[in-house]
Formats: sequence, C-alpha cells, structure tokens
Amino acid sequence: MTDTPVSLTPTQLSAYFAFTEVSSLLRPAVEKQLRDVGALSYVQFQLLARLGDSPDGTLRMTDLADGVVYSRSGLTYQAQLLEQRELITRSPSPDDERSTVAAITGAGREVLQEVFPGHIRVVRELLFASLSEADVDDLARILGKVAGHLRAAPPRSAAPRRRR
Amino acid sequence: MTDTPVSLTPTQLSAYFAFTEVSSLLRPAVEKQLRDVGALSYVQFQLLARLGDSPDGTLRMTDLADGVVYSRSGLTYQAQLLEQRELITRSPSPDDERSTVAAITGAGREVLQEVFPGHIRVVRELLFASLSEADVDDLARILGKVAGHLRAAPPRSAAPRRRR
DNA sequence: CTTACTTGCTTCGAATTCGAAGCACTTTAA
DNA sequence: TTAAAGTGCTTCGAATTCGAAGCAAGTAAG
Repeated sequence: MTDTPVSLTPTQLSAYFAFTEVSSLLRPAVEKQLRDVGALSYVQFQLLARLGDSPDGTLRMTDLADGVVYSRSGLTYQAQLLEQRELITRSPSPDDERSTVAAITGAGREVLQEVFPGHIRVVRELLFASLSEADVDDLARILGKVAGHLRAAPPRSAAPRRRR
Repeated sequence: MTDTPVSLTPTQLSAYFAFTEVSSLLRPAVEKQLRDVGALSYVQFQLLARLGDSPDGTLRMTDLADGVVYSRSGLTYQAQLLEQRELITRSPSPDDERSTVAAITGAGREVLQEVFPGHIRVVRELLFASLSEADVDDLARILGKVAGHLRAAPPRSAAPRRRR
C-alpha cells in the first residue's frame, strides 16, 4: 500500500471547492431555463438530447440511464412523463423481448429545438463568459481526462445484484 | 446588444459535457462514502463542514442555506435530522428573534472527523488521480474564476418574494 | 429439456427536494 | 405611534429520486 497523504493540497482543496460550487450554482440556472422554455426537467432534457444525438433517434432504456448517470427506476418515471407528452415513444425491442427501446418523436425534436438556444446562452453566460479561449481549452482537456478516468470505473447499472 | 453565436464552440461543448459528466459521476461516489461511514447525506456533510469551519461553530440558517446553495425549506428538513442525531443544536438568535442559529456539537465534530479521511480519499482518487500538479493548478484557477463570476449573481435566497 | 443464473425493466415504498403560503419578528415611513 | 413592507424560518403538499423486490425473457450448464 503506497503512502497516501492525510489531506489534499491547498490547491486541490480550492479546485474541489470551486468545482462543487460551480456545479451547484450552474445546475439550478440551467434547470430554470429548461423549465421556463420547454417545461422540461434537466433529466428530461438530457434524455431527449441523447436520443436526438443517436443516429436513429433510438436507445435502449439501460443505455439511456447509463448515459445520464441515473437510476433505472428514475428513468422509468421520467420516460413515462415524456411518453405522456408524446415527446418519446417506448416499444419492446425486436431483438430482445426484455428490452424497451425509446425513440424521440417529431414533437420531441421540436421541443429540443425550442430549448437549445436558451440552454446554450445560459451555459455560455455562466460557465464561459469569464474564461479566455486558453482557459476553455485547458478546462476541456483536464475535465476530459477526469471524465475518462471516471468512466473506467464500472457504470452504475453494472452493479452486481444481491443474491435472493 | 452584441452578436451572440448560435452555438458553443466544439471545445466549449466538450468542456461543458466533461463538466456535467464529472459532476454526475463524482457526486454519487462521494455520497456513498458519506452514507457508509457517517450515515450522512451530502447536504448534511456540507452543513456540518460549514459549521465546523465557522470560527465559533455557529451560523444562521439562511447563511447555511446560501453556503450550500440549498432551499430554505430543505435546510429546515435536514437540520431537523441533524438535530435529532444531536450533531447540531438550533436556538433563537439573541440579536434577532426571527433568526435561528445552528451550532455544531461535539458529536457533530466527531462524525466529521470520522468521515473526512474517506471523503478526501474518494476525492483524490476520482478527481485528482489522473491529473498532474499543473493540471490541478489550472483547474483551481479556472474554476475559481467561474465560481467568482457565478457568485456575483444574487444568491437564491435573495429572490424577491411574490406580493400577497 | 430443464434448472439455475443473468439481465432489462417496472412497481413499490421511503426519503428528499422544492416553492408557495403562513407565522412571527423587524424595519421603514408616514 | 402605527400601518405597511421586509426578513427569517417553518409547515405543507406535490414532485422527484433511489434501492429493493418482483416479473419476464434470455443464457448457460447439466
């Protein structure tokens, strides 16, 4: 076992605190915009955006949940809401009868289009307004490293299930 | 009004996505550790930590809520739980009869001590393990800028109240 | 084939969260 | 002084979240 220091360095501490602070200030602002413009929760927006990005506008429920780092039961709930509003459809997969495939609808894409500009504006004004181009480069590079490192850990839905 | 681009640059996009991804992967990991070791939610930990940092171990409820970017009603709920476990006390302020002052107890400080080492370990392993010292410097500097920028916006609890 | 295990999703109940409304105290201004 | 407005906190109800348990379909081992 290698020697692990008891504390973080002062710089690490300030990086960590700044990260949590930015995270908890940015999120409500983004959520407010999404709710005001498209009546979407942040999760719903993420789900629609992921579906919209998918080549055929389609994803399995589990892949959706992993993509947004979200519990499966929570996804079922939000997907129900999106389905009621006819922004997505759900249908059993032909390949695997257990699977449910979610697909974004035309209305879903419309809502995305309505919400995007404001979403981008909020992110630019809050996250990027005070940064230089070099800062943005660094931020992308560094957080990209961290994200890759975190992705290496097994995804939530892969957690082994308890024996019955 | 100046010309605002319709989209974000590719680098801004990847910085934004990496940020949200790190945020949503880091948080559950931290929460799990806090719950396992100290039976604390993330919010409860933040509240205790802020109280522990305060010179006299004391803060007004509103300042606590602003500090952790949290709704006041949610704070009331969590403070009740912490008070039941006798990790904090609440008492009316002598200065202002409306105010409630929260104070961390000895037991509260003990729980903090128990939880800290693991908390730090998780943060180091997940957030910093893959970064060089220079990266950490940059991250602290850049996110510090953003946090300062965000703090400039009025805090949540300052939102004007609707007329009755 | 058939039994046991695995996987994908949903249902369920408990816990947490928020905003609106309400109560009590404080400050302002006439 | 006293009414009106502001501030600090709590209560309330609705919405969201999670994990555990359950169901159904797939897969592996004998």
